[in-house]
Amino acid sequence: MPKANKVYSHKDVEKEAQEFWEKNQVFSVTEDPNKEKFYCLSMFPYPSGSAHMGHVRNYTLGDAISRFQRLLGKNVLQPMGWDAFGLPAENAAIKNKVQPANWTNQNIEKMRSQLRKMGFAYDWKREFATCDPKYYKWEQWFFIEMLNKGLAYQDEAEVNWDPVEETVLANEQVEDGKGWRSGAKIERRKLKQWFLKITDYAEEMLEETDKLDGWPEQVKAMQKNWIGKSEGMKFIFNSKKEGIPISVFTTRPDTIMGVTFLAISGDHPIALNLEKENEEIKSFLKDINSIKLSEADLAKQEKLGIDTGLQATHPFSKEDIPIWIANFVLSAYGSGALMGVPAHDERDFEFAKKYSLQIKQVIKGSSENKIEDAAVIEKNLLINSGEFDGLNFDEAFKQIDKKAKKLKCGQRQVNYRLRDWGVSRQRYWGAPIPVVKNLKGDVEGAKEIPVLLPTEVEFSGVKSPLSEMEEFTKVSYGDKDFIRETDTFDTFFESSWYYARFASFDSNNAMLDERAKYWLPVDQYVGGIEHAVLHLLYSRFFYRCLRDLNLVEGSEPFLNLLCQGMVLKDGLKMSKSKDNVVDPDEMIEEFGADALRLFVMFAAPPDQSFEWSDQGLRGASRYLNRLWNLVQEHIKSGLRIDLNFSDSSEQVRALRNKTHQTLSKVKDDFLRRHSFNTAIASVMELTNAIPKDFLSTKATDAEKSSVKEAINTILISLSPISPHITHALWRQLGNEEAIIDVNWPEADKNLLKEKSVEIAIQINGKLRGRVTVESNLPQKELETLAREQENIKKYIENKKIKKVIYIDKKLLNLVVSEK
RNA sequence: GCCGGAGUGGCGGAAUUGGUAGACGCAGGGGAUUCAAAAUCCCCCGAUUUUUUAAUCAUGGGGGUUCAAGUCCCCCCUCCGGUACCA
Repeated sequence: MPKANKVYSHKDVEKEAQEFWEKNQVFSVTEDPNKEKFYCLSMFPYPSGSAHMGHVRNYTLGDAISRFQRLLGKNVLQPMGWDAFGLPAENAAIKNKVQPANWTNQNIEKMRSQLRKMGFAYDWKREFATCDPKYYKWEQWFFIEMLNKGLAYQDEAEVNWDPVEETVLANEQVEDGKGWRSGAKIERRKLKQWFLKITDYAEEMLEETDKLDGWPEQVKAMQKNWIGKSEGMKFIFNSKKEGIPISVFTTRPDTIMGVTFLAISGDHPIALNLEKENEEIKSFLKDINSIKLSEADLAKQEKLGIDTGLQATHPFSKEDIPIWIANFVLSAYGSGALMGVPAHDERDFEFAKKYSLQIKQVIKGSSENKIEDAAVIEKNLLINSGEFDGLNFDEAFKQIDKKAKKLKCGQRQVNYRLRDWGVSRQRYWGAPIPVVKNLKGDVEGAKEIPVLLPTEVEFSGVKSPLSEMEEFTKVSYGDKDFIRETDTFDTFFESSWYYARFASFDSNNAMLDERAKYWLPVDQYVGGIEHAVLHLLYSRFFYRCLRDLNLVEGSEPFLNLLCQGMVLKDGLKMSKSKDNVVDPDEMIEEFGADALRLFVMFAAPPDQSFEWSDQGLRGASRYLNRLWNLVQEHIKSGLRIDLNFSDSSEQVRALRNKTHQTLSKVKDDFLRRHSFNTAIASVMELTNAIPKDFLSTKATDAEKSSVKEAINTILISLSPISPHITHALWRQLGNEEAIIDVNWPEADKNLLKEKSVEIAIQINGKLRGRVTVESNLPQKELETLAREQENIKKYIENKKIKKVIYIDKKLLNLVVSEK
């Protein structure tokens, strides 16, 4: 007979459970063709110092899903690693005079111990950090493969240049156009950088986005919008003086006859030519070209332009069209030039108003408004367009395309917003780009990998330490001398394939091996919504490249995606600067990992942001204590080993109803809805539903059995969320098998139905009464019962019942009117 | 600006397919236990009117569809995420 433990000590319970899992290597998995696999992955953390509540939430979600899948009998892989390259290590290095490598490794030690205390079911043997040469060697190999296939190329790209520190700054290191440390005015510079041809996969990824059934709709929408496919036409306008053709893309070819100006970007060849001879333009370009702006800043800034004085010829009308330089024209999108149609585009309208440019209406408006007051955006029939008058959008598109082709001044074109991925970073703490160039400047892939990143460096934040190190930059193959590339990879490079490496974590001979084909794709990916576009899109791109190298099967890396919301305190994101950080360690110390896990899962649905509350955590802890005491009382009442319901009462039947309803709801909430908060609420309801006298030694066998059935359900349901206490209590109940190894008990369908139900009675849709009836009572009899109710009578007296609406087992609505 | 979310009691949230708004928990009030407190247990708990019964109002704001709207449609406000070198 197991002994009852009077007091719940979370420290003892959690230590013992963790030792049990460790000793039995419960979470260490290998490929097993006889079992259904389930690969559950939470986004690995950047080792910034210590784990925060965002991590606790993310990893508890992943762990709960993993453990639930295990209950369903699957071969579950849940790994963990470290996204170890990145900017904060460099910042810390400058501030604290430590090596980025050492700082990173110390953080990893700290965070690993924190995650271990949380009791997450990780297969720790697979752990790796991306700053380990054994890892980045393979992405260097992968890059060279891409280079050989023509998927990597060099081009000029802009950076933020800090002239004082002589370094490139990240966008977040630029504050109001100034360097965050030096305070120097940041300059825009162009550097030759490496790009990956993600645009080659744009169409494929776009098409397959819709097939991602396990992804949230909003993330799919964001991905599609980011790729931004638009169908339209390219037109070529010839500039009169320069003779340089200006190519523009438009999604509204039907407005071609309404073009009253052309706008080119500040770095368009025509603009750069004019800069040399025109002081006014030179000074304008200096203003708009001096700093690199984010898309958001660009969109918010005042629209400015300058007339170049040049004209272009309209390809159809042969009229002269003025050419302007404008600060809102993106050089990176389309061709760096656009056709201005003020009558039918809001931005062009605003620009034309400001600079008093002509507004020419060519699309029929639907309102009375004058074209001088507002642009007509909607599609409609063409006017003032000569031979195209009276055509609708589709017809006009066809005819205009036909004519443009004939005149060789344009054609149909598909354009994507998505740009190729620039992977070069002028930073020290990243994976070296494995490229060398000879003395003539020709570029080729490094012959030996890994190209090791030196870990003992002079690091002050001024200049790139790598380019100062001759032992790094100078390399010779045979008798030929080369210079090494000193840029490193964007850290998204590492995170775009780490999920695959977990399968082949110890492979020394290849990037990935056959094991990757067993484990991939990831069945459930869990992480922050902030990664909805970039990280996930880059990962989808890399997965396709891996597929094309025959390293993985299928096209999508993540079958199901769960994006969790943020953890807030006092309505704000937790951060050191706001001094509202809650340290998980302190919470574990005081309340235990189980209570913390229970609270973060209970406080809000996973995809919403949730508000931290010390009181709420206390409440979770109080519930676990109550559960502990409940089990102790049940044990004292005398355990029934075999369930025996032969002399069941109404009360027993009611508890069993609740138990089986809970089983059914918890499974649905875990699997389909990912609604852990309501799963926990229903388990609490079941706990509350156990009658006090069923815990007495005098209770009948059936009563004790029903309590046992309820407690088993509570413990199994809760075991993915609070695994330690449920492990301990399961043991105390005398079970041989550990709770981690049990199979999920399916609900008994016959016990889901209740004998009686409460029906709402409405008059004209307003609630006027309730009746409790046998659940199989026919509608007619229910109606009779309802009409007899005092409160209902007064609403139907002298009235005509027009309509009766009955929703099975829920509601009866009588629609009445005056006679 | 653009793309994507969110807004429900004092608070976190529930209401799954248009069908009883407020499950579950926190805070609060009352009681039991205690010399006392903590802990624990029991009861109450959206607002207004009402002795009870009941009625009216109420899901960011304004309109609409419907027998019935937190849920669907249109317009607006506020906050949050992303916006290509933070991860």
